[in-house]
Amino acid sequence: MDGYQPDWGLYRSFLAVLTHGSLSAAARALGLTQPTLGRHIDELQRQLGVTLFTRSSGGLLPTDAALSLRPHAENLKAAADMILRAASGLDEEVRGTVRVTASDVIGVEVLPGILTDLRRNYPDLEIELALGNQVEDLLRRDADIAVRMVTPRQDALVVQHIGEINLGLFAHCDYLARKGMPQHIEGLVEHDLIGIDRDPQDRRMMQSLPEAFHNCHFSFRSDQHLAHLAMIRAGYGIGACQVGVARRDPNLVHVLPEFSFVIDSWVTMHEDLRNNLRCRVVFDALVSGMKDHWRIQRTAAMPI
Amino acid sequence: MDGYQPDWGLYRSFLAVLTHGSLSAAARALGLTQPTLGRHIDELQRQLGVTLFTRSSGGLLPTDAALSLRPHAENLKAAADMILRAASGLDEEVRGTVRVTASDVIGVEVLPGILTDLRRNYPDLEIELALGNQVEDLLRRDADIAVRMVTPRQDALVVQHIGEINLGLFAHCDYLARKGMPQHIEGLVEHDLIGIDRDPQDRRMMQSLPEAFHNCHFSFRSDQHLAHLAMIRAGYGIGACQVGVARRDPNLVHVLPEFSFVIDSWVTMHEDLRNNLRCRVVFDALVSGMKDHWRIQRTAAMPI
DNA sequence: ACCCATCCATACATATTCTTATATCAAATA
DNA sequence: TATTTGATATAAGAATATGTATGGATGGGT
Repeated sequence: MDGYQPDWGLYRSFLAVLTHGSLSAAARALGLTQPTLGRHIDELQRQLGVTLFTRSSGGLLPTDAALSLRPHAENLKAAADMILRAASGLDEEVRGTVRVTASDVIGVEVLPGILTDLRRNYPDLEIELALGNQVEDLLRRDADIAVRMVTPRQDALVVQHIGEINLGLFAHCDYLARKGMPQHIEGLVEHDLIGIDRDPQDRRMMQSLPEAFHNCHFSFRSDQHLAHLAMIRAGYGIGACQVGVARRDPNLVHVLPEFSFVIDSWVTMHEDLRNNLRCRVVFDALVSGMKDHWRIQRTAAMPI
Repeated sequence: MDGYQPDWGLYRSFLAVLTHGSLSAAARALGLTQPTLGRHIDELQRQLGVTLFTRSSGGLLPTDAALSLRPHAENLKAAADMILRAASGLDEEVRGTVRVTASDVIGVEVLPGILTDLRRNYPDLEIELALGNQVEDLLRRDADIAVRMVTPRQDALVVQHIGEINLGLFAHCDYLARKGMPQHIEGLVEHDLIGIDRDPQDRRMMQSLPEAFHNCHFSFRSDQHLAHLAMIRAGYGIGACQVGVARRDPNLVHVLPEFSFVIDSWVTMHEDLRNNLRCRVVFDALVSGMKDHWRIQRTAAMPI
C-alpha cells in the first residue's frame, strides 16, 4: 500500500530551485548550501528517473518534465503550509495568522471594517488578506477562508450563505450634471460606460442582462472591479457597482435603479479547520460582518 | 515568504505512526527503525509546539491535536503520491500505473471491456480501479481519472462530456411471467420494487421523478447500484438500471419504457496530468469507449 | 581584453542522523 | 506466578548527509 517514496524534503529543494532559478539562490532561500541542493536534485532525479534540470549559464534550466511536475510540487508545499497553520491554531488562545481571500471590492470596501473590529477583540490575531477573482485559491489551500461571489463547488467545505448582493448602475453626480441622467436603458448608448474587459465569468453574467445592454459600447474596460469603482468615483461615466458600497458615497447616484441585478455571496472555510479556534473566530466574524453589510445594502436598496 | 518549515519527512513519520498505532509498527511500514521514528515524533512535537501522542500500553495514543492534524497530513501524502505518479508518467512510453475511479455499475459493466482493449495496445500499462459513488476522490487526488455521473464542480479539470445515460425500469422475464407486466405507473404498487436506501444524492434524484413513483413502497433497498442490478437479474422484482447495461442481458425486460429518465456522464482528469502521456492515453480510451457505450445504449433505447 | 560576479562541480572534514543492541515496562497467557 | 509478546527509551558505533574550501566555466561591465 505505502509504496516507496523519495524523501519528501527533496521536493522542497526541487521547488526552491525551480522558483529561484539556481542551486545557489535556492540554497540561500532555504538556509542550506549549494552543494547540498545539488545533491538533493541529483538524488531526486535518480529516484524519479527523470532529468529535471539542464545546466545553463546563470543557473539551471528546468526541463519540460520539471515544469509539468511543478504544480504537483506546489500542491505539496501548499499542504505543508496548511499543516503549519493548522498546528499553530491548536492553542486554546486566538493568536497567529489566518489567511483570507476575497474578491477585490469586498476586500477593500467591506472587510477592513469587519477585520478592524475583530482585531480589537483579539490583539494576538494576525490577518493575511489575498484579493483576487480567482476561485481556485481555496482549492489549492492557499487560504483558510474565502469570501466569494460564486456558489461553492467543493464538498469538504464549511459554507455560510450570506445573501444576494445587489448590483446597480452608478455615476458621480458631477458626471450626471454634465451629461444628464439617462431615462431609459436605450439612453445609455449616449453615455460613457464602464464595463468588463475579458474576464469570462463576468462576461457570462453580462449575457444574462436585458438585451438593451448588449448594444452598449464600453469606452472603458477593465476586469478589476476596483478600477470600475474608482472610475465611477472619478466621474468618468456610468458603471456597475454593489449598491451597498455605492451608497456610502453621497456623491454617487443610482442610475436606472429599476435595473438592479444580484449576485450571491458566501463565506467558506475548509472543513478540516472547523476545530481550529483561530480560523473559527475569523470565520464567524466574517459571516456576521458580511450579514450586517448585507442588511445595510438591503435597506439602502429600498426606494428613497 | 517561505517561512521556516519542519522537514517534510517528519510529517510522513507522523502519519505512519498515526495509521499504524505505534512507533514500531510505523517503523516496519516505512522501512526505518523504532528509535528513528521516536526521534521524528519528538522533533515534530518540538517544532510544532504541540503534543501529538501520549504513551499508552500497546502503543501511542494520538492526542486531539494529532487527530485534527491528520487530514492535513493525509493531504500531504496524497500530494506526494500524486507527484510520484506524475513523474512516472513522464517517460515517452506508456507504462506504469493509472488510477481510475468510477461509479460501481459503470466500473463493473462498462469499463472492463474498454480497459481490456486498452491493455491490449499497451502491455506495460497498469490500471487501478476504485469503485464508489463518492465524488471526493478526485478532489483529494486519490485518483488520476474519474468517470462520474455528476457535473464536475472543479475548475482545474480536463472534462469530457459523454452524454446522457438513459435509465429505465427493468425486470427479469421470469419475474414478469410470475407477477405480470405492469401497464401503468399506478400498477407498480402491486409489484416488488427495488429502490434506494439512504444515499442523499440518489434520493434527490428520486424526488425529480413523476409523482406516481413517490407512493411506491420499495421492498428491497440498497445504495449499491450493483446490488440493484443483481437483484433485478435474480428476478426479485422491478428496479432501475442503465438501459445500455440492461440491454446486454436478453432476459431483462424494459418495464414501462415510456418512463425512462436520464443522468449525465463525464470523464474528468486533472489538468496537471494533461502532459502525462500515460494518463492521456487512458483518458482518451475512456472517453472514446464511453462514447461508444453511449451510442449503443442510445440505439438500444429506441423502440423495438 | 580584462576583471568581476555568479554560477556549478568536486574533495574532504565535520555533523548529524540512523541503526544496532540492550534495558525497561505493561499486558496477556499458561 | 513466571513467561512471552510487543511496546518505548537509551547509548554507542556505523552510515549518511552537510558544510567548507576550492577550481572551472560563463556572461556582463569597464
